[in-house]
Amino acid sequence: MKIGDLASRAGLNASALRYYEKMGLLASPYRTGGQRRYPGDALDRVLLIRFASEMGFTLGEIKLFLHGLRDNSPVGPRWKKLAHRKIGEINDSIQRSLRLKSLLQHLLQCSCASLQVCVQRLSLGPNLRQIARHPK
Amino acid sequence: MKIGDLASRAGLNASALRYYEKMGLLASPYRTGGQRRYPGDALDRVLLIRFASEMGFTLGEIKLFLHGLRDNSPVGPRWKKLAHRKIGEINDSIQRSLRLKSLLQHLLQCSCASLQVCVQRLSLGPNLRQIARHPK
DNA sequence: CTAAAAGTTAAAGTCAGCTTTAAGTCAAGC
DNA sequence: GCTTGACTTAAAGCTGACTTTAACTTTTAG
Repeated sequence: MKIGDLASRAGLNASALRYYEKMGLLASPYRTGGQRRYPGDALDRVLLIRFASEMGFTLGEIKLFLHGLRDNSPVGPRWKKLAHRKIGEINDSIQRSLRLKSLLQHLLQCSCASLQVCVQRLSLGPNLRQIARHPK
Repeated sequence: MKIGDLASRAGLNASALRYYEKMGLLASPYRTGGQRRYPGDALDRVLLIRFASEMGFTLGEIKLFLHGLRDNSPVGPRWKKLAHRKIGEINDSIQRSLRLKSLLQHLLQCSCASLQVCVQRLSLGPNLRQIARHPK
């Protein structure tokens, strides 16, 4: 399979595949006249990378858990640990989002004389501080 | 107030304040010997910017709704429109996070022979596609 | 008066995850 | 055999919100 084929099957640009290779997520494949020729199972690997990436893992994390992963190894403890951590991060993110949302909804309904006053009031409460603790 | 004082009171670096000024979010203040001297109410303005930034607005959006905002104007329709849009984005983000979370939880529990197999199965379902539609 | 602390500027650097560009090489169809 | 499209590389560019650096000036404390 040429890089363009693999890319279109995986739903990525060829440049992304080269980037993954450079970053150590994808092995350097056999080459014909300098051009990459991928075996059929490369698609699985790329889809797995894409999947993990869409799950919110960074490429660094993906590299970490792909390293040492053999073709038919079961979902291992290394992976589970990462998954647990990521679930925690997702929960935090959801909590922050919910706080932001309720603050915005308050601002839409409130009867403060001005945005300045309204925000000042909120700032005195615990809300800003709670949000500020997880800046992003 | 010198820039360092304002910065420490607002919980930012001085460089961030200069950056806000360059980006048009903060007016260029009176200067003594080339150095910025801020009036007391500059703190309110900066806190408002910081607040909005923590609410998930980009500096571009904040500039948009600060422009035309007078000191004691009420929370206006321009602001409300932005807030509604942002609430929608937050909802989308929460939905995606919840999907990611349940997928991760499935992976932790499932009895697929390998990560490859498990992910392949999931990929055939609607989940990956739903996530993929909102990449990031 | 002097030394250190804090201020000034423009420009470059940072992070991630790629994409784009430039200049060139290879492969496939006619 | 020639054109065209796909491929190759290294390096630069992109986004956003800043920070850092370098070289310099001003203010402040002792």
